[in-house]
Amino acid sequence: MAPSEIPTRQRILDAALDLFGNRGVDAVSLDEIARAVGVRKQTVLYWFASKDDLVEAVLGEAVAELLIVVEAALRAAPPDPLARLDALVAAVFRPAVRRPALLGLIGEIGRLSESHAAHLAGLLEPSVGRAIAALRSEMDAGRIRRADPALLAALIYSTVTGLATEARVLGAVGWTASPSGLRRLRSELRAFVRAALAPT
Amino acid sequence: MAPSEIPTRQRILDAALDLFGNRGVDAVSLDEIARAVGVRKQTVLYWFASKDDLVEAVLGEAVAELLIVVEAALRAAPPDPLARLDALVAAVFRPAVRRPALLGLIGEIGRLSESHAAHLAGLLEPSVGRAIAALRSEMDAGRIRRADPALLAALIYSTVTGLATEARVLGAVGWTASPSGLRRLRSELRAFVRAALAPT
DNA sequence: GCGTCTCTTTACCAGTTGGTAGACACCCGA
DNA sequence: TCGGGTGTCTACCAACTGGTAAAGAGACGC
Repeated sequence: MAPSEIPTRQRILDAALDLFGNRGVDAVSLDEIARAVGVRKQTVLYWFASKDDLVEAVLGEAVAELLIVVEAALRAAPPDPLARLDALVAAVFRPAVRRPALLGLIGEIGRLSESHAAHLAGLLEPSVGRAIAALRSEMDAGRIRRADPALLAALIYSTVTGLATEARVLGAVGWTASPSGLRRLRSELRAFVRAALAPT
Repeated sequence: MAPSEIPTRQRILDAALDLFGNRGVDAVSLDEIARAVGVRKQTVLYWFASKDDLVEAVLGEAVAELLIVVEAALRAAPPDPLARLDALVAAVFRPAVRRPALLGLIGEIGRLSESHAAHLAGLLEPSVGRAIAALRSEMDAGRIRRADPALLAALIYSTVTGLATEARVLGAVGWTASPSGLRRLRSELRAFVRAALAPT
């Protein structure tokens, strides 16, 4: 552990998150993760009893990390619903750019085993429930367009994360990841979501 | 070839599309594809010189299939831009429901090798270019909200396919895949995209 | 000095992977 | 009747997979 101050376990989690998120869980071997950390495969298996355990831990960390960022941004945001939406977009956007693997991994969830998916659903459930309740009350107050609040939440989610993760798609329409490109993308995303929710 | 009228090569492509789309390219072995077709792995390798070749062929077919459906729907749609959008949503939605692997595979593109991604970008380019041009001219005519047409196209894309593919996300908000659930989902998706594009 | 606890290692293993080599069966035109 | 395709097969292979067993290495209190 001497060469670095970060403990091995954490370094394994970090490396695994990047590799899993970028290339998919099944495409990454324990050997590869170990190599990235600078350690032998058996050290990985010392900290995580199996690859499955590692996947679960990585997913839990990724979700927790994202939830913390988002919840903090929402707590700091003004009460106006559209402004809160802007805050949400910005909060998801920052990690998406700085660490694309994080959202990539969230996107992986769909093809994981039932038990992993259920575990994650449990982690997400409180936040999702709160978001849906907030959307519903804003609808009742006439501040956003009336719609099915649960499906609306899913739509916002898929728009924001889908765009943030699929940089390839953006490349296909001539977008580049320069700082100005990022600003442009974020402002378009804001305008899009705002318009989609504005009361009729 | 006797037992079935569909030639082996096509049956391999079909099976591979389903498996790749549902579980990811790296997670599916040639043996598994062969088993699904009812043939030995070496027969797969007879028709496609390598797994990479097979991946390329499957992706090409998936993209072509989707483009045909979408282009046909758009040709049949009325000139009104929002109505055309409805047609687009419906066109993407149908295969997404009937054959979820198809869109799943498209979502896989992001993690493929550069050469595959470039190949697909080439296939998609004409349609994307046309879509962007159409959006721009509708903006000029004041029939949809003014925005960066290329990024707007990417946003629409990520909203529609993201939602259609991530059934797991929908499960997390209490949605179920019943016929009535599907109708509800499609109409919410329509309303969302319509609102996001409506002129201010 | 001695055991013990934590961490990382080397040495294996059985199963699976993508891929090669070559044989076998069948059909069809000469 | 024969020869050459065409398509599928059996038999292999080296490399890699996740995982087990057990042996150090170093720090710590005694």
